[in-house]
Amino acid sequence: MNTKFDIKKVEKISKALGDPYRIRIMEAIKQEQDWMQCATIVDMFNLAQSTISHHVNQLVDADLLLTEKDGRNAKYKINKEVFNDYVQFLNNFKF
Amino acid sequence: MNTKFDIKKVEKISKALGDPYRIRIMEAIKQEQDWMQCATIVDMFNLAQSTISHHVNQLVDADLLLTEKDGRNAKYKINKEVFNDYVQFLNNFKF
DNA sequence: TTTATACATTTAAATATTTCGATATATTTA
DNA sequence: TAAATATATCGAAATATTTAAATGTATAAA
Repeated sequence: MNTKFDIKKVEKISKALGDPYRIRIMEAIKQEQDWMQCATIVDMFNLAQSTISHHVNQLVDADLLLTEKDGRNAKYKINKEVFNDYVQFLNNFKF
Repeated sequence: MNTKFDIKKVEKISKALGDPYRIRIMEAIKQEQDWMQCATIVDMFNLAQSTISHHVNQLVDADLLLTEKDGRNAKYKINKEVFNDYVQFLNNFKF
């Protein structure tokens, strides 16, 4: 893939994964076969809607989540390609 | 490889990798065949020795680095097992 | 075409992280 | 034993992140 995968990108992705709520959001979306609705995520946690919005935005900004608008609803799914690139970067440390 | 790999562990590792200096420290140590001396890392960056110590400690705390004392010197190397576990966790997002 | 719904954005407070200088500790060397 | 060296820890300032209330915006329903 053509993601420019430099230190900044690694930093951004790592930071995005460096919060327990955001990890749990990712895991919840992972369970879904396809897209997960924003409202479902909001219902899932005892956090203000604005806080969830903020967390989800960080995941989208780091390209860990893909998003689409569906009328007035927003939906999210895992961006598998970016995970692939990130894992590839980390694999270098294993050898 | 019996690391208890829960959300807290993922959070800690991700946070540790969420800083450009720490990523560069990891990459520098990766280059070494074996251990890297603490002093080498300190010389490598334009940061106070105490700041480097702090960063390296976060990497050690997250188990990303293994450390040993060698007289009055400290040395570090990559903990490949933990990378393996972390990558394994992340791989779940790819499928 | 008003009203309700779903999300995003702004603002501000609380909390956490980064950074460095000063100091402490532990080890080696003179 | 004293001085020098290597690293760690402490305390404080600067900066960044987290969180939520309030508000804004776009869409759907009545």
